[in-house]
Amino acid sequence: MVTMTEVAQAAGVSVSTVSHVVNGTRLVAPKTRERVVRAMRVLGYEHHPIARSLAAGSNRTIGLALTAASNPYWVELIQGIDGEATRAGLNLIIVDTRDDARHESVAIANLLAHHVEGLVIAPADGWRDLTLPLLRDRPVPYVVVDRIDPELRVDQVGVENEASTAAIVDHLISRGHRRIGLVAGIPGLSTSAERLRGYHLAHQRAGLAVDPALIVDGASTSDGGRKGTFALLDLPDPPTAVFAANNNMTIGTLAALKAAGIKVPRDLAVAAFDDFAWADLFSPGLTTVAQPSTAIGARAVQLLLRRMHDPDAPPQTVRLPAEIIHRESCGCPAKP
Amino acid sequence: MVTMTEVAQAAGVSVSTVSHVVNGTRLVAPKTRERVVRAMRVLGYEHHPIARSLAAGSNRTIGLALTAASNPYWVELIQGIDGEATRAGLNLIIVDTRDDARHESVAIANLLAHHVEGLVIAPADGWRDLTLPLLRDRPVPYVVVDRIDPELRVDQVGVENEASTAAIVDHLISRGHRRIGLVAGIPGLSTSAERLRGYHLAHQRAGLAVDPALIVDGASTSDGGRKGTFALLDLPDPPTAVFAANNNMTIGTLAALKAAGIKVPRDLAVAAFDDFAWADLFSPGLTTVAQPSTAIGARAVQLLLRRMHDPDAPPQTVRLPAEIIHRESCGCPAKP
DNA sequence: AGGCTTTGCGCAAAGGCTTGCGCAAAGCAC
DNA sequence: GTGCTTTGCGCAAGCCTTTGCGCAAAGCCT
Repeated sequence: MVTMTEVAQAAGVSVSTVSHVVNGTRLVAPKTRERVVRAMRVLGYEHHPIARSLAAGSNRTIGLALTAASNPYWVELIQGIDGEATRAGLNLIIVDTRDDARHESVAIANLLAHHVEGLVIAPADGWRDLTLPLLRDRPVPYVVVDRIDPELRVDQVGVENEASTAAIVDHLISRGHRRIGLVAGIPGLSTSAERLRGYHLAHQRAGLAVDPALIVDGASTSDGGRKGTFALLDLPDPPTAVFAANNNMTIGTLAALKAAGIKVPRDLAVAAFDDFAWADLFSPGLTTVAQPSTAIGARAVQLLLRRMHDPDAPPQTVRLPAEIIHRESCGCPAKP
Repeated sequence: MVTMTEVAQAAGVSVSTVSHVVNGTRLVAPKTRERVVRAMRVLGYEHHPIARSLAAGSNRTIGLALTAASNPYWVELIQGIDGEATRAGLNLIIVDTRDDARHESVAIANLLAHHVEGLVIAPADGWRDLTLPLLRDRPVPYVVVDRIDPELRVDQVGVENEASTAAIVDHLISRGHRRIGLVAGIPGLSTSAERLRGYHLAHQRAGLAVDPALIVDGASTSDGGRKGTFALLDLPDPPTAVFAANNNMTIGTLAALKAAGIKVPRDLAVAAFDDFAWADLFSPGLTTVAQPSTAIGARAVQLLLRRMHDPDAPPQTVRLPAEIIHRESCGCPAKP
């Protein structure tokens, strides 16, 4: 391995000069710099980030903690975060929380042990008791993505769950539906609560009462969605439309409808939160709420950078708008 | 921050003893150890992995280079890799190659600059010219996943593309199909070539000639799959069955069929490489080849560990079997 | 009791880089 | 030509651990 010392010797300067050339930390006379650069090239010098981290007390690394569950949403979020981090010259380390607060807290402890300079977290249910204390104890800045907690005074980025859910339920109501089933996510997640509020809001705006029987727990999973949907179908007075509150539950819902031999949208209208690559190919095409996942990730890093730079800035909660993609499952005619 | 030195002072021992207690590197008398442990707890000592890396000349980190394109296959692969790496006490850094050899080479240079101790790579088309030279120059061990190159004497892990493709084409032939379209992936990828060989192999075994017009380029993307499928439908003598050689192209193929108003499997049978979470819900259910993605990732790390431990071990190519999941799109009757 | 092996620890160098401080040379104004 | 300000660099301490070497104490043998 080629060290700065060797480069310095070859160039006939001191290591500090080499360091300053490498980092642009201070003025170096053009010809001196040239000699150093040449020596680096000739010797094949490569910077040693570990040593730099130790010496500079900084490692330009941020951590990302989320569930690695197979969900396209996370892929795009990671892309957004990675892209923005790279742009800022930050490295990214990803750990899997398995969407479990226990695992989450050890994963994050791990990240902290690696002295990351910032964190992006998609917290699991129960994180306030297990994970949050870890963070509160130290000066490491962090931002929360996806699961926004309005009671927390921290930087957060997510999607407009309530407004977009309300909008899509509005749409179903406007098409004449009066009994709209909701397959809701894990109660402990703020996203679930917000989407539920959106559901209520739309009813309220339309002057409709909400029948609690129409709200079933889908546990945020495909299987939960399937079971919840069956429960809806078994009601004495079943819904004429169903809204599945995330992509996994949507899969379960569709599976249940298929199994029950129900035709969409003839027998039942369907709409869902989270878009799919294949939403188009379904017959009928699925009407969905598409999140700007990549943008959410990018924004999270921007907030993190701001906080790393200015630890005392007021906490900021950013809500990005979702896009409603009208296809045919809601009962609308197909568009060319 | 609490350093070893402080712990050592508090415990009345030297830093070396603290280090040995922390790492279990040598015998420490029980009561001495006890004093040290207590001091660590009292002071809230935390290990400093960066300093350790520098001192030990090792950072227990491996790199993963693949495309972060939104493909569920990668998610599961990453899970497999991460799980196995964690088990081995290794950290994982992921970089995005964008499936482009140019980007790949800079991404990997980046990883190398971080002095990772091993690499897992899902190489992009053209990597032999751009990326491989980077690796050849240095002693860093690496293993290739997914895209196996038989001419390379390196550790590789992938799926049995040829055999499983042949098996599924066999199946289509056995159901009476004589003109089977193939929507093939990027020609530069070995997976594409192998799946193509499997297609040929099945024909050969059945004593059928392959009509080259039935093989279209789907560019491994959804859009390419759509175009390729349209090309097949436009043939004077169109196929009676289509095999799409990866998940993205399958989406394109299904979109094309939907647009053309073709009923599956009545008008055309369909089978595809890569399983989907939603393959079941399609009407008809999609018959697919499911890869053991997680297992592939885990195996890759195992090979890597072996090579890190024994750099001169003979290179090994591992092929994991795929599972064919029979649903109805191939024309088989639905199973309960 | 004297010599020899264990057992347990400390010392100090090493690892590669950053950076505050201070010195020298160059540039400038008068 | 003198004195002052820039500009350019080097010195060396410091970041926190790891680890080879060697010393001392304790235990064993005869």
